[in-house]
Parts: sequence; C-alpha cells; structure tokens
Amino acid sequence: MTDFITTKKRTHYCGNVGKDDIGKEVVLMGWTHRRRDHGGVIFVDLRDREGLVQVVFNPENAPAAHKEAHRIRSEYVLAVAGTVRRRPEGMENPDLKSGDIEVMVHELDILNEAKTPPFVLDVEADISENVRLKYRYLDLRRPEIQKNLLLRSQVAAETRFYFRDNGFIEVETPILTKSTPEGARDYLVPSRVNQGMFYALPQSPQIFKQLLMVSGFDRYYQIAKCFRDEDLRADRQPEFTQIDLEMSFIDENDIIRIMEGFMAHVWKACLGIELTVPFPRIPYHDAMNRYGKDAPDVRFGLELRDITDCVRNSNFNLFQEVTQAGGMIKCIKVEDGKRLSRKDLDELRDFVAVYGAKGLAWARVNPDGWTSPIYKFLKPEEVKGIETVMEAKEGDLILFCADSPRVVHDALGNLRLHLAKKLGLVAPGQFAFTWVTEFPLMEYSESEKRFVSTHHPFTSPVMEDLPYLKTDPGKVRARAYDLVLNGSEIGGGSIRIHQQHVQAQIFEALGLSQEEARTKFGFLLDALEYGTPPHGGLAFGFDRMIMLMTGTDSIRDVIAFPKTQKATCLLTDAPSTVGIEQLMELSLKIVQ
RNA sequence: GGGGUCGUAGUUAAGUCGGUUAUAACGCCGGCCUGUCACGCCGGAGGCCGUGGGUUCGAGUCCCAUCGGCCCCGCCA
Repeated sequence: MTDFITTKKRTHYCGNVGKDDIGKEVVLMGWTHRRRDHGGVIFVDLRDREGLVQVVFNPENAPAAHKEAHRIRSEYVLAVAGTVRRRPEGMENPDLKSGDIEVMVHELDILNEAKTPPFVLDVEADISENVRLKYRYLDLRRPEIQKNLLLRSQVAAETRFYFRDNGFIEVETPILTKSTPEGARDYLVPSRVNQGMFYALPQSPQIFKQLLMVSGFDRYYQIAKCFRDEDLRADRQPEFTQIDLEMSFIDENDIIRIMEGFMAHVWKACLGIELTVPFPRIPYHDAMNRYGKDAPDVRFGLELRDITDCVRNSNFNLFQEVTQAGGMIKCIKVEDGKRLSRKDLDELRDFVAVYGAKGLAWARVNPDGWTSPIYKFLKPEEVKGIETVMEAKEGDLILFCADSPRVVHDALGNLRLHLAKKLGLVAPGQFAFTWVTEFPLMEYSESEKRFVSTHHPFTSPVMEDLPYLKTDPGKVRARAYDLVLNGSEIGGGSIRIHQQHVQAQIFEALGLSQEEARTKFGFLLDALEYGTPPHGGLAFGFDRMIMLMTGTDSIRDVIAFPKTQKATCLLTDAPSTVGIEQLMELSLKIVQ
C-alpha cells in the first residue's frame, strides 16, 4: 500500500475522466472535495485542477478500500485505482462535467491527511479577505481562482507566441537598477558591497528597452515585473506585471496595428472571441470633453455636454461666478429621470463631493417647465438653450456641475460611471477597445510649480508643435497613445525622442538643468548620440488585462500571492524587521 | 496623509433601549443509514464578542484610543 505511488502512475486528471473512458481502468490522484458516507457505499468527490469526479467505495466490491475510506476527511490527499463506469439509470449529475460516469474504486491509498480547512472550499461563500490571504494556498485551491490563474498563464503563453511570430526578441532587463526620481516612489535596495548606496527596483524597463533599440535589436518584448511604492487600490498592487515592448523604424500606426493584432490574437486564442479591428481612436481633448476622463468607457451614453455658453450672461450667481473665473458648466442627461429619486440625487451630490464638486444641481424636464431648485434663477431663453444643447425631452433629468474644468471633468466623469453601474446600463461580456491619442506632452503641476511630463520625459512631441515649447508648453501634443478597454487604461506608449537635441529641449522645458539631466539620465543622453534609430513602444498592464478578461473587480483575484492595502503579505508576514547583524552589514541604522 | 466601512464560535452572520446562561446556519466530533452528489436522521463539543482603557451596580451593546481587512480621495512620470 505504501508504494502505491511508485508502482502505479496517474492516468487521468479527475476533471478529464469522461464517457470515452467507460470500462477503462484509471488511476487518479487528488483532494477530497466532499465525502458522503451512506453507511454502506461511500462517495467521494475527488478534485484536482481540472475538476471533480465521483469515486465510489463499495463494501462488496472492495472491502479493504471501503474500510480505509472511513478515515477520509475534507482535503485528504488520495490516490485511487478503479474502473470507470456509466452511472446507474437516473443517477447522473447534470451539474458535473463528469456527471455521467463514476469510478468504482478497488484500491485506495491515503497519501496524506489534512487538518480541517479554516473555510469550506466548495461553496461560494463570502470569506473575509484576511482569512483568504492568510491561507492563500487553500484559497488558491478554489476553482474560480484556479480558473483565473489558468487564463493568466494562457494569455502569457499566447503573448510569447504572438511576439515571436512577429519578429520580437525577448530580453530580460535588470531588477536591481537605478533610482529614477521622476514619477512614482522607488523601492530601494541597499548595497552591501557599496555601503550607503542603493539600487532601485524598476518602475518599468523604459530606459533599458530604448537602449536595446540603440543596440539594434529592432523589436523587443518582455513580460516584466515592475514595482511602485505608492498606495494601493482595488486595481493597483506595489508589484505588478507589464507586457513591455519596443520597435525601431516605425511610427504610431505601425505600433497600433501590431497591438490590435495582439489583442485580437489573445482574445481569439484565450476567450474564443473575434474582436473587430481597427479599434476606434479618440483624441485626448475629445475624450475629456465628452467623457471627463482620458480613459473613456464607451459602452454607454450619458455623455457630458457643455452649456457654459447658454448661461454665460445668466443672473444666477453661481453660473456667473464660475464663468467669470474661467470655469465651465457641464451636464449629463439621464433619460427616464424618475428612475432617480430625490434621495438618489442627494446620494449623487455626496458622490461628486469626493471629487471636489461643491454641488450637483438637477432639473426634471416637464412639458410646462422644469422641476428644479435652479429653475427660478434662469431666463426662459437660457432654459431653452440648455434643452437644445442637451436634446432634452419630457421626463429627462439633467445634472449640472459648475466649477473649474478639472473639477467638472473629474466629478462628472466619475458620476457617469457611477450612474451606469447604478442604472445597469452596461451589459456584461462586452469588450469596448478605444485608442486615446494626441495627449498633451506636459501638464502644469500646481504642487511642483512647473510643467511635468504627462507620460514620461522621453516621449516625442509632435514636431509641428515644437515652437510652442517655449511659449505655451501645455499646447504641445505628444506622439503618445493609450489603449483603453471598458474605461480602464490597459496599455500606454509613445514614439520616443531619438535625437539628442530634442531631448535636451524637453529637459529644459521640464525645468531640468543640464547637470540634473546628466546625473539622472546621462547614459541615455550619451546613447542617443551613437546612432539611435527612430523608435517607439508600449506597455500593457498585464494584471488589469486579466482582470477585464475574467470579469473580476479585484486585482488580487488574478495574482497568486497579492499584498493587502497596507502592502503587507498576510501569508508570509512581509515586510518584517531584520536583525542588527543584517543592518550592520549594510551599515544601516533605523532612526525613527 | 485624509474620509468611509467592517471586526461576535473554524466560517458566514443575528444580537432590540446597556440587564441575568451570547443566538442561528454551515463546518467539526460521535452514532445510525447501500445511490448520494450542499446526502439524510439523531446527539455533542466549540466564544479573549479584534486589543487596551473609560463610563456604569452592570458593557458584545455607550465613550476614547489602538490594531487589522476592504472601498475611496490625495498619490500612482
């Protein structure tokens, strides 16, 4: 009995035994999903990564195995040898893939016992996340998480096939690298050999992939781990995975075409879905104006419309103040507005307050005027003007936000998504891809009192906009593009600067002195002078892509061992303190 | 850094206005049961009410602090 596993080899995965195997002798190994002891016959649902199969212990057929089967408990690890047979008439289980058959066991080996798990694995119960993460190895046994990680593996494999077939070379770039103070906080790693000095973990392989273009690899890709020491969100982890790529001697359209092919390939191969390419493109400014976001969800309407011009000379104080201060008034129209009660409107007002909106005016359109707190302040022609812009008809509800463009877009852009969810406007199973183009190259940062790169400082400007660099930097467009899926940015990239003199101008516009530029990116500036081809690329958020493909709303459901919101690991208890010896070796001291 | 929310048996939850022995379901343990599949029936065990302090004759319940999970704002080139 003890050498069962050396004398008999597994013949099938549990989940793959089927009608074709009827009459066959099989050897299965797996976990006890559930045991049903009827006093005589004992049923066990045996589980492995492919699924479940019912195995039967009958006291008459195999007395020894049946006797041993009394010991079996949840999650015990079993090896069984038996015969596949069709289930007796009327005993089929249509809910089970293998429900037409069962395995009559004649030999059982309990390979290992198991403590009672802290939560049941077979019911879709809402187990609290701290328990799930502490026992992540058990949580990962649950079929739905296994399914997510299986898809993740398939997408990674198809990614490699696609890029290989399109002439890309996979190159690994360093994990221990140089701190780049622009952008997100770095994770730092102290150097023992070089006391007092630190490596940084990469936020992305950006500079290395550009250097690989200088080296002439022409087409590079990598499935790369990246690290950012910033606060977490439902869709953000401190370490995450990017599909990173770069190409030489190309322009925007070449990259977009290759990427559309990539998406189409992955969706077809992994989900069996034919995507329609090319994807629609929308300029950044249109996206902001119509959706309030640079990553528009185009699966539903509720678009923002600007009514500032209708009320520019209004007697209504609020509108006057906002327009005079250079702000704007935008609206969203909800058809069949009675779906939203007065209480709902209060809730929506609280919702937009989070984004800095000081209020959310509303109007219900009736045949004889509006029901609205602001109706009495508006002239008839203003009401008419707003109705025309909004294409409002009886029964519609109009929601107003008046503030600076930033606040209006932030508030209404998020309100739009909130309403879509609340009103159930998004049918599941849709995949709406959009390219967002013509991003501004740089934006003014109030906190830093200077212009900062919208993407990163190596993004090429649109050459005809270059003269604005000195006069009106915010007006310069970037040769950058984001790929948006269902309102989530899943990829972003650009054509890079390949000429040293252009790069120098950009650094200057960003307020970076020549010395600073040299210290931070000197090696890149040097490289640009040794024959850099025109090049560009893109990086996909791999985890987010899998989230959207699986339909989960937590990134933790597509990562095997994720961190909590405080960036800790409940399984391993990382991060943790280290001994004084380790600190001394690094000549580090904890101050605090 | 800030806002919100949750924390009661192994798990998921209930617990009224502060009141006597803290409930339920599932799970677990024991018994019975030869066709179930979330098997069934009978019985049983199981509690630092997150932690610390306070108010009170009395705290799961009220107050303060603190720890932890989740969601959001800031942050994330």
